[in-house]
Amino acid sequence: MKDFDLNLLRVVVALYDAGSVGRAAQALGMSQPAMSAALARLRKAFGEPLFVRTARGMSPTARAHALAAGAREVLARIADDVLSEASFDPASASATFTIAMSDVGEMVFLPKILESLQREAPHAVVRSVSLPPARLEQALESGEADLAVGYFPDLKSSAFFQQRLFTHRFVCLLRADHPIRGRRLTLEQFLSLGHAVVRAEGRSQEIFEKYLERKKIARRIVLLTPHFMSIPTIIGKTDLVVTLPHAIGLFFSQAGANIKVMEPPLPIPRIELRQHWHRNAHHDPKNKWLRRLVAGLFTDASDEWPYPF
DNA sequence: CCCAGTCTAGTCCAGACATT
DNA sequence: AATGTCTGGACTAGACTGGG
Repeated sequence: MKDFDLNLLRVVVALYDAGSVGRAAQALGMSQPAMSAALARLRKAFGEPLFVRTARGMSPTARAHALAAGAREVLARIADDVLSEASFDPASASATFTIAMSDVGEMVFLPKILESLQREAPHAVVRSVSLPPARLEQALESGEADLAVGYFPDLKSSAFFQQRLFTHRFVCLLRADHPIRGRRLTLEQFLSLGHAVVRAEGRSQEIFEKYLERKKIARRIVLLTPHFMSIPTIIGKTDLVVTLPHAIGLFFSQAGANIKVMEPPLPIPRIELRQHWHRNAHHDPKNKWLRRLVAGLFTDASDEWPYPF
C-alpha cells in the first residue's frame, strides 16, 4: 500500500472498460505511451500481466476481473463520499433532527418547527430530547443532538455557536374569577398574594428568581412544585399567583382552564431564546439547513404570540 | 531559506512486434 | 497490409531532498 500509486486503480478500470490501451488513455486524458507505462507499472506491482492481447483487444485476466471490480467500488465510494460536495435535500431526506429543548421550549418551538418540517422535509423525523448541561454539550459535540433551542446559559464555551432568536417575557396567572382585576398586578397585590413556584427542568425560571433576589423582593411562597401540569388546576381553585413564561401562561389560559393572564408589576428581564450548535456541525449541510429553518421561524418580528395586555 | 541535483511521470516521436 | 500494442529515446515539469 505504501508504495502503490492509487491512481493506478483508475488505470485498471479504464483499461477494463475500454479493452484497449489507446482508448483507455483517451478516456483518462493521457497519451497512449503513458497508459502503456502505467500498465507496465501495474504489471510490476501485481507480478502478473493483468491484460493480455487477444483478437478482440486487451483481455483481462482473472486477477484483473477481481481487481477492476474492487477498484470500481473504491473509486465510486471516493467519488460519492469523499469528493462529492456534501449537500442536503430536505424534500427527499429521511433524516432525524434531534433538538434539545426544555418542556417549555417544546411548547414555544416545537409546533412551528414541526409544521414547517412536515412541509419542507416530509420524510424527516423530529426527536426532542431533554438533557442535563454536561450531557447536552457532549451530545451536541458527538452529533447525537443537532441543535439546542431555548434558554441554555451553560452552552457558552467557544466550541459552541449560538444565534439569538427572540426574547420571551414572563406573565402572572390567577384564577379567572379572582377578585383582583385589571391587566396589570400592582406590586402591593403581587406581594400580598400567596405564590406558587415551579422549579422545573430548564433554567429560564432562574431569571425571574434571580431578579427577585437581586431586588431583595421577598414573596410569600405557598407552593413549590417541579411540575407545570398541575398549575392550571391549582391556580384555578385557589387565590395563588404564579409567574412563568408567557407561552405557558397563554397555553393554560386558552386551554379552557379557569385562568387569567396579568402583567407582572415588575420589569422582569426577558428570556433570551437562542439556538446553539457545536462547531463540528457548523458546516454540515443538514445542520445548516435546520438552523436556517429555525432562524426563519423565530425572530423578534415573527414572534406573534398575541399578548393579552 | 535557497539552490542544485535527483527522481518520477508525463509528452512526442519513431520503430519493433503480434495478431488478424 | 492494417491495426493496435509495446518500448526506447529525448525532452519537460513538478516534487522532493540534502547541503550550504
